[in-house]
Amino acid sequence: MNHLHTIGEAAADSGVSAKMIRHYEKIGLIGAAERTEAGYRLYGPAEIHTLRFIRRARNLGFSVDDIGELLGLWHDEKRASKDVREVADGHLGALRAKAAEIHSMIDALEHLIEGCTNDDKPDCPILKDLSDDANPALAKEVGHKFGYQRVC
Amino acid sequence: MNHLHTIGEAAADSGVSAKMIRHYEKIGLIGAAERTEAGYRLYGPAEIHTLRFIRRARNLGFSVDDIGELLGLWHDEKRASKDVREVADGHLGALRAKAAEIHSMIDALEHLIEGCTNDDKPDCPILKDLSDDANPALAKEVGHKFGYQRVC
DNA sequence: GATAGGGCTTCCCATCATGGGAAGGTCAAG
DNA sequence: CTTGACCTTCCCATGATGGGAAGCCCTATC
Repeated sequence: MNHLHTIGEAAADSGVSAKMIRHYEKIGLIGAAERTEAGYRLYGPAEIHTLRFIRRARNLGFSVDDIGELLGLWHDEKRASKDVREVADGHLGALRAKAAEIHSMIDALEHLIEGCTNDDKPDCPILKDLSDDANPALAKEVGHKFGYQRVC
Repeated sequence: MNHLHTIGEAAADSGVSAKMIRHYEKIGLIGAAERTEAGYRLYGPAEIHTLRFIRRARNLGFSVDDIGELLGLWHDEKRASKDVREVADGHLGALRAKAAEIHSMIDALEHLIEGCTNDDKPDCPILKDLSDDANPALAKEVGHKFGYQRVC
């Protein structure tokens, strides 16, 4: 009666892979699914709606931790919009920082590439600069710390 | 006579952590270091120069695989600069793709945040859009695939 | 009714670069 | 001779995701 779906159907309907659905359940991002007698997971419309929410948030680059917070706020009738805003702002700041980092790499790399003759001769400013201990352009701390895949 | 350094000194001199120096040796990015009778690794100027090369390339976001290629070319007197250029261009393309991806996330997120009143009321367009199955803006495939930490 | 196949289950492993920490050996200074 | 700083190796964690194996379940076909 109440259209329940297997994990494969839920995956197809939500855009979240079956593998990730199980993973999200294991880490507690979503609750344990109902099961058939044989142990198959079952998903109703509400669960699939949640999975879609998760996929969209992931598309925006939110970490699973952030998404946990967003889901909590989503289900909280008494939430304050500023709490949602705070999560979003935090992530936006991280995205901007990462963009800045990548652009500084792009700029430096473009600069290196510029002088390369791109032929059969061995002389190459790219290698020269990479091996130049006195080169200040590449000495700066680019701080490749944060991010992992949260941003991808 | 020939100023050999322990791994800690090599780390301080090159900016590559001792942990990562051992790791690079294990995966074959650099050769096995000379050892004292007690088993301590020893590094001379040439090795430290290589470590600095590696650190600079990592600062530009090159993957360890790419750096392996660059090191090979660096030590190859008969290299063609176009081979170096190819590695650099490939990485530059990846950086640009990632920048584009992040900017599309930033744009979408800024758009969501825009309408948020940022107060104590529960109404929030961020959650509304994330939960809206019909929202096309967040449905697009953002392809968060490539990258891992290579770019960070 | 038996069998083939596709989907489901759990469990382990890999990615990629990096660090934390434990258990134990070495060395120089006090 | 002890202390503390350094070195060694080995294992584990991160973060999101997927691959693959071994085995169970269900349905359709012969």
